[in-house]
Amino acid sequence: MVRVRFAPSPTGPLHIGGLRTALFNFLFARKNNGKFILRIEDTDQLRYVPGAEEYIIEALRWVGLDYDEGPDVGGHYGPYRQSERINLYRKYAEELVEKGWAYYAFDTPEELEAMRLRLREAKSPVQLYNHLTRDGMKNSFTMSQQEVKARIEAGEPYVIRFNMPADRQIIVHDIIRGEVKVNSNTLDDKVLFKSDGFPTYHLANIVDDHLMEISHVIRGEEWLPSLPLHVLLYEAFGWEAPQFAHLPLILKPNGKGKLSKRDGDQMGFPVFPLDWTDPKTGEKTRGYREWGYLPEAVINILAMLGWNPGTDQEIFTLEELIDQFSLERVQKSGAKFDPDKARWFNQQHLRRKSNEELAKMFLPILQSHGIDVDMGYLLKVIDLMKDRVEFVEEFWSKGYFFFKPPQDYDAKGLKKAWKEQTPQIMRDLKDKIAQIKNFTAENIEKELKEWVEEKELSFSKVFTPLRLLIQGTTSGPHLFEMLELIGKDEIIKRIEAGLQNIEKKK
RNA sequence: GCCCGGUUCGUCUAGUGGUUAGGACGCCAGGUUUUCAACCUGGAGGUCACGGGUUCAAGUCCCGUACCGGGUGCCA
Repeated sequence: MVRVRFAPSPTGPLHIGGLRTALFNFLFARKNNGKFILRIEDTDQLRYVPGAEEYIIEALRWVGLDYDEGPDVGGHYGPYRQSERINLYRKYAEELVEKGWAYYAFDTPEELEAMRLRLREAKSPVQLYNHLTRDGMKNSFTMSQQEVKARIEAGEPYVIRFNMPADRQIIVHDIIRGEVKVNSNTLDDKVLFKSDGFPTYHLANIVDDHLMEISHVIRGEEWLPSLPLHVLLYEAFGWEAPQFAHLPLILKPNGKGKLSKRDGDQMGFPVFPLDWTDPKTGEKTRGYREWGYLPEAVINILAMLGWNPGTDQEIFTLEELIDQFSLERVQKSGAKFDPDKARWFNQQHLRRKSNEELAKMFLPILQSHGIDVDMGYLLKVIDLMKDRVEFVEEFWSKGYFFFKPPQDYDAKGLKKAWKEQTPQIMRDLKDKIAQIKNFTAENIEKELKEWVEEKELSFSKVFTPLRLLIQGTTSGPHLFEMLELIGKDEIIKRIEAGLQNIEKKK
């Protein structure tokens, strides 16, 4: 039985890198008829951010990554918040102490810092709390059992550290990267259990993965360095380890490093799935959803960052991804995020939506501008504009003139298309339009083109200024379809008003 | 510093010993259009990080170097 989990820490809004990790877990689970579990890893009281868990849940729901077990949906392996499992971990830490795989330590943060400083200044190649240095510290190795016991009973703060064996060649297997070899001498005696009574990630993670019968651990590459420790922990407990897969990181578009919040703000693309307001600073960050991205597009963008099907197909639905996904085809190297391609993905998914669906999404935007419109009319507008937008919002910014007269006339367009004789041509054209009886796109086109030819004018000399008067800019949807839709009376009104406005300006 | 990982057009990538190194985004040009977008056609863009091997043959296998990234916390 395949059981995978997404185990975020509620220390802030979910980052798209985290969302991709969730996606790959989800796809792997669904592909293999397994279970996808959400587990909240809130063992760090200091970094806990209120609202972060709700944010994570809402984000997963928005993109459609439904989990089978989790804090808000329950399941047989709960609870799914580590803070609610808190009394469970100490026992396991102590079990390791009994087995000799862990020990108590009483060093203060200052003492630890002093040790690191000392090693660094001595230019020691290995600067770790390990078998070489622990003899100089305050722990079970340097104190009698009685003293250890006495200190604990006296309520002195202590931690439980892993007893990292010396000089062991650890070979771990990663589904994506193959074999990774590490010598235990380069590893340290990690803290497993903190003095505040909480486990560290390493302990809680292994205990919970085991208790929840996780079969595959799919997580970000930042965890690869701690994989040997985790494998050793499974060995220490005598448990069978799950299989591991470490996903490549999502990197900044230009420059170097992991994608961060700043990048999005500076380069004009979101880094978070949803809007987020920092509860402490009040700082707001925009999300994909509010930016106008479709959840389908976000999924598609993330899926193609580090994975590919081995075919030329690039546009996928969630179902198609489930069908074709495999961990073996996940890339080893980090992928730079490409904002341009992200927009393209959104455009592609937008075009695959029906006019009705798009109308439904556009309606609230229209309402926010105080526009109340007939659905039949709306659907026609969408049909005309669909190939010209990348985001739903652009139905308004690029097509608001379908709903109200232009507010302004594009200066560049005027300069280029508005000539000496243009006002007269437009007046004549208005009269011509007024005479058209059968006001359909086809007929308008026929009659106006004939008229232009009779008058020995050029199309561009007539139609570009006309477009300017009707919509305020020189580029846009099919002119005659647009004229039909907006309607004869309104067209004539706009020509008259436009002539006045433009001449007034001059 | 030490440890781990990575390195194919600007970007995402195909490629598992023998191909003119393929596709997509972006960019440019032409076609179509009153215009823009969409669409169609074409183009530029890669000494497969570099240096050594192995081999009849290497982007593909091995070693080294460089660069990039990650880790190195009583954070996850």
